[in-house]
Amino acid sequence: MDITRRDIHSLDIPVLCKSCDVRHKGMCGALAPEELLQLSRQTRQIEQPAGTELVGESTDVDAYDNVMSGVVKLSKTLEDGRQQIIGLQFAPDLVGRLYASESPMTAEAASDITICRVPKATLERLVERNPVLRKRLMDQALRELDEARDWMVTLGRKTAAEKVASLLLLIATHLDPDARGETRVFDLPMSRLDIADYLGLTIETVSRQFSRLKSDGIITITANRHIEIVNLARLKKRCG
Amino acid sequence: MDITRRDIHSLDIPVLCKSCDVRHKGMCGALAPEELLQLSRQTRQIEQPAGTELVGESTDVDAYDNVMSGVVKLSKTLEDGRQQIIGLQFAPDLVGRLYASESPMTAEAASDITICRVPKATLERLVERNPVLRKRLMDQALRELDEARDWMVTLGRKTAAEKVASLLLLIATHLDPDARGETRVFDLPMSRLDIADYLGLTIETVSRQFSRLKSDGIITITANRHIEIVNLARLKKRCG
DNA sequence: CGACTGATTGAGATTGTTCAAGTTCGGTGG
DNA sequence: CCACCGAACTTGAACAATCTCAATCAGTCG
Repeated sequence: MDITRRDIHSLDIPVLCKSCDVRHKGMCGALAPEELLQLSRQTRQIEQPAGTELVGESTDVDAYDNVMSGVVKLSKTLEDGRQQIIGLQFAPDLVGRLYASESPMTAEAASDITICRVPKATLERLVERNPVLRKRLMDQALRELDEARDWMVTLGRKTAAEKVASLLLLIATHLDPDARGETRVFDLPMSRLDIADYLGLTIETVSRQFSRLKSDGIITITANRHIEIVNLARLKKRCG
Repeated sequence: MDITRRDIHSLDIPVLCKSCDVRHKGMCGALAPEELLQLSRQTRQIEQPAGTELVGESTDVDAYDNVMSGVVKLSKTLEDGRQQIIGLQFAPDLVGRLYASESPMTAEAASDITICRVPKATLERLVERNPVLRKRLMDQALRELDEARDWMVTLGRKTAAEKVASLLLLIATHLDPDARGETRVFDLPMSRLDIADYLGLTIETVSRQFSRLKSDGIITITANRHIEIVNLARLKKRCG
């Protein structure tokens, strides 16, 4: 939650000047010009390196973060340290459990990210007044619920091989907010440990499954993180 | 989705006359008297036996069901038949994915249930107009999301023993909508197969874990379904 | 060039599954 | 009231998937 030198630099970027797709599909697209202007005064666009914790589990929340680029991971930890990643958030999602004063989970930058931080009270006031924004947040909550439930099937019923294939497909379909379909070449936005924690597996099992996908000619891996999906159809078949 | 003779009988029960806790905490508690009266004309209270399918996966939805008593299970199935239960709904939850024309999952009575069926359009019109109801449904969605994410930790990171203990605790805390804390004696509202499908295990493993909890003196089981939690503290410790 | 971190690979231990009997429960009919 | 039946549940033994532990490899940073 510390502000680094990079953040101060990023404050120079005017919040209103960009009109990329991320803004339109996200929260900001739901706001009237005067609301946007007002919001821009209370808002800071911040760049954070991978690994930065945005909120801790059972910690007080006083702001929401709109993801502008990069991937945020949401996780929970058992007393003995076992960890489970319970969701990934891509641009233009809003990070933070609405209305909760205490965060039920940890939110952490999985990759380098750019976020737009909004004070909790500001956003909640805005939600009261703006029905379009309210509907958009309701839709995000329902979409996240759908995704969580889909992932429960993956966690509970799929084999290690199917889990890894499912994750690659998930990332391919979510990574680029402007892309229509799947991206076939991308950098994994997370470490092997993160992947294992997302899939309910160990690093070793994940690694073995990657090796198998590689030797079966379905993907290529270079520099650990760089993935090319060579045969998308076969990858989909392996998702169970 | 068929209406049985029992349902016709149940129509005699006036929808408005009961003022139990379920109504206050649920949807109906958010409605003004005239809204309630209007709703009662479009609404039917129905009893359904365990096993009745309320909506099928990828099926058109034209109504929402308010759970009045009993337990509804939500599930998804992989092509090859592997099934995962992705949520349980207790009174006074509303069953049905808001705004979706097609249900992303199957909803089925896990036990005998009483539901109150509301036409899709009627409810959605009501939500537009009534901010209290809207907030209540938003809260239900967020609560379900929290629960789904909690359960992801159970599915991904807990051992079979911890999973079974977690389920018993979940049921003990949710079964009686009027009770404050945990119920210590109850009938399981679902079969061993349902339990296995909820926990991502097989029936045999579930059965073995029940036997262990029994022989360790933490619970007693009579007639397969009737559970008494003898040592709640130890049960909680086994949840991981 | 080492030292370090993250990823891969291998071998053996463990957990949970599969398959195959039994057993109990609840209902039915004599 | 009891015998019988099918469905649901339990138990056991062998097997398979995944984990654990340990060694090795690759890339990065000082």
